[in-house]
Amino acid sequence: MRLILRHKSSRYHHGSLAESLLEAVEELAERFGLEAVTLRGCAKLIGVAPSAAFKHYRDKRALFTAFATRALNLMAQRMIDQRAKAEEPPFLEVGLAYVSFGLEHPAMFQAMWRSEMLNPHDPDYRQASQRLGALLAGGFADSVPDSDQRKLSPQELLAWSSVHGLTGLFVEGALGSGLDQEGKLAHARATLAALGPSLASKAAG
Amino acid sequence: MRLILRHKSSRYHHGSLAESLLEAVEELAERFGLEAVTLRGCAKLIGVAPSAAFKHYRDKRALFTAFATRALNLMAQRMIDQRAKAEEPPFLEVGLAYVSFGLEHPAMFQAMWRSEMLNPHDPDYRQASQRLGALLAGGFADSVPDSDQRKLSPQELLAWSSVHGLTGLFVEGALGSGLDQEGKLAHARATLAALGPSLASKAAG
DNA sequence: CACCCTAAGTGAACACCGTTCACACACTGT
DNA sequence: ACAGTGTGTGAACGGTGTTCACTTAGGGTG
Repeated sequence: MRLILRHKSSRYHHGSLAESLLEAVEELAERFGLEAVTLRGCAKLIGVAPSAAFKHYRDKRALFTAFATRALNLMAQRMIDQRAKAEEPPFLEVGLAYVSFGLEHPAMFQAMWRSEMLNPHDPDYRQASQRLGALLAGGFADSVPDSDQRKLSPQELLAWSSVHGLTGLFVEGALGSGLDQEGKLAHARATLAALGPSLASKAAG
Repeated sequence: MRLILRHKSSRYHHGSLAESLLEAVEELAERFGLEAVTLRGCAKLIGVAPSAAFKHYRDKRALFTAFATRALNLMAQRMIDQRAKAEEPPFLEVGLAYVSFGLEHPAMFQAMWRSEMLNPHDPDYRQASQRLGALLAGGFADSVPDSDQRKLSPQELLAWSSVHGLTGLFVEGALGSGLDQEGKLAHARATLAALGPSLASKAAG
């Protein structure tokens, strides 16, 4: 990844610090783990004073919330793209996209849900996280209105829970610590396929 | 919770610092969130110098690993107890115990899986976390040998994933932020009940 | 073009954090 | 009585998030 270092040559003003900080968070999180990401570290990576960050984000939490929101949207986009291919049933396709994104970007996946480091009331964040649930709910992303989460049926909730839990167990290292990524994906496919019988009878909740 | 403060009156030696530190972690985590738990804070709560902690735990990570292990075992015990009541199908009973433990002790639940703050190679921790998966696998806790996790069938994996994911979504605040605990449990019951069809055909994986 | 206003940077300072180290104390066994 | 060992202390280190007074660059207005 290329980090935006400075606007032009070595000027006083950076030009796009807010964006650069997000990239720095991603870079450091993927390389050293989410817990190791530091405001000062991000600033140093970009080549800027630590205090500069506070001109763009109220505090570390705000920066992390923005990062999590970006991660959620990235994942959602990936799920939409994958559904378009539609080589398998929509739910399986979308669910596997969810899992494989988590496997490829574990730090991002952790950041999305690390509520203690986030501002869960942030409207952008809320909307992004709920959209993810909606995407999994039926594979009808475009036709889903901005529905309250309470309207998810038991089957839809089950689908989200399964995919989310499976990804979490992988990312947290509780599962498949001896498997490579392909092995984990194969496991995921088998596991989610087993959900079929439960999703078949899909009366509204 | 009563914290063990000192051995007798105000002696130099504490007597059971290792245990007291675990209790302090629990106290602070449940009150202010896991992220706010600090070695110095624990020490101060007990009334001891910060450096004293290092005589019992190699570092903060070791303390957190011990705390997570204790949480895992507490949860496992609760699942076993709940299964003994057996008013519902074993899986539902055990799964609901998993969820409700997470709802009652969110900080503990987060600590169990916060791999970056844990030592995942710790044998006690590994054993405890795998036992949890085995407990959910079929509701036959006593007859489950110390099986490798790779031997979990797709249905068993699905069961663990669903319960784990549902609990995570609640604890992380992505789900049911407007519901009280009973409401969440009702949702959980409905969701896990929907798993029935998938678990019925339980050929070995 | 000269001016000022403001957004966006700096650097020093603060309190707190995990961790280390030399040291002090008190119990234990001989 | 006394050494030895396990368990506590207190000061110190570098790193962290955050604040604050300050400087600077650049755009809009006269």
